[in-house]
Amino acid sequence: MNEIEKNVPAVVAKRLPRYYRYLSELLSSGVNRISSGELSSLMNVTASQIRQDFNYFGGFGQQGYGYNVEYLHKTIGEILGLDKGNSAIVIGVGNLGRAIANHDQFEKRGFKIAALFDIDENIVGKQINGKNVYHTDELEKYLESNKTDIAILTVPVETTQDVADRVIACGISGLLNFSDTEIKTEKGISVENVHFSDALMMLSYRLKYE
Amino acid sequence: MNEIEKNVPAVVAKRLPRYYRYLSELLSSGVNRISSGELSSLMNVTASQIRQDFNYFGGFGQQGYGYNVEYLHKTIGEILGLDKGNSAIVIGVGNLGRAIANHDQFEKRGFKIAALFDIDENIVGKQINGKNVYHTDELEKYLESNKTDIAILTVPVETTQDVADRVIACGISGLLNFSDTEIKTEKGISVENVHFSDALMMLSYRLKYE
DNA sequence: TAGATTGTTAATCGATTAACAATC
DNA sequence: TAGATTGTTAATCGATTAACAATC
Repeated sequence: MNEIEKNVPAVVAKRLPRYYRYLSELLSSGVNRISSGELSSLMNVTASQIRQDFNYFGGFGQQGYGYNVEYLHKTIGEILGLDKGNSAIVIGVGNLGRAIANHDQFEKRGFKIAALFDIDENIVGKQINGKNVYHTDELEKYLESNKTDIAILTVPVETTQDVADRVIACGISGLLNFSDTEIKTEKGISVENVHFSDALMMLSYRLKYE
Repeated sequence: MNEIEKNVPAVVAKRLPRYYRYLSELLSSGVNRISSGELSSLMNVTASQIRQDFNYFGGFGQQGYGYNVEYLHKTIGEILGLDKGNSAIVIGVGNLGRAIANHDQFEKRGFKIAALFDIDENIVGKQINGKNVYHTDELEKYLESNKTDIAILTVPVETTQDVADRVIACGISGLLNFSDTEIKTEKGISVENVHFSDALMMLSYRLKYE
């Protein structure tokens, strides 16, 4: 691990995907140079924070000029590990799993969804967006012979912990969890949660007080 | 607006859904009393933070006893506005919109998904999970006669801003956005974003450095 | 060179943690 | 009453903002 990057505060790291998103948009609108001041009014954060954030990684800019959008975009992508070509599987092919399998945004960010798993015999053996659907019983066998970085879990709440334990036992250390529950793990396993109903609850709260 | 609640820091408010989720689980496992210390080891936060957080709302506990789970759960639910029975519509009935329409977790949290909208003539007029699918052209007409608190947007990136503008023009002030972009709004409009690919990028980052 | 804008230090602000008196 | 645990103040820690010298 890079000496510099390991000291990045979590709060800074969490802002990186948003920077990356804005830089992608700038890039496709043909902007090739931006100052922290311009980016700041675009993103509604302070220019000071932007410069401070970027400096955790050594600074990407040039005095008097600003930042080169293409370089900045590429570099933040690398910091996020998007150039590694992470491979993923989706477990649980309900509507949500299907939506993810069809979500081409993921491939645009360098993730490859290599296979899908479900217990429903009606879809096992079929293909979705060109990806094979295997029976969840085959998980261990599949992972043994296919290097996989990330398991995306879109299974029912009740089976989430069990499925998580199984893929972790096979050596997977990154989980993207869509169930409305939290997964208990040992240290060294990274879990990111996407809790739909948390977002809805926050919205309800903000509607009340804003 | 309550004098106390309006000064709650955003960082505290953002923790409320998680508390609510844990309290729901405790409630259904029949636990009816819990101390900040117990909750702290369960949730992996400090007991001090828990007590501090709860105190922004006046304090719900009793010295020497702890907190009554049912009361705490109910009260945080009220603070979040879950007792208001927020009504919602879903715009965009792709796989993701379908997943949301079938996601009964939402109703459990007091949200009522009242109608769905899409432009695909093949599904307009049908029902999904008992909810009518209308043509998106009918949005304004529907909103005129049906009080709606929240619009859930699961439309393609390109049309997101346009659809948002339309529902805001009809008086909706709460948006739950699933598109991989950000919506520009005037003050007074609450937007919560669920960015799948941000979560995936963070996971990639954490895999790299943890 | 003059102007612009970064990189970086210092000042401020806010959030978290520690500690303990109040009280059930 | 004694023990437990909250509510709350004070101390610490960390994050954000301001400011400006360095430099392209």
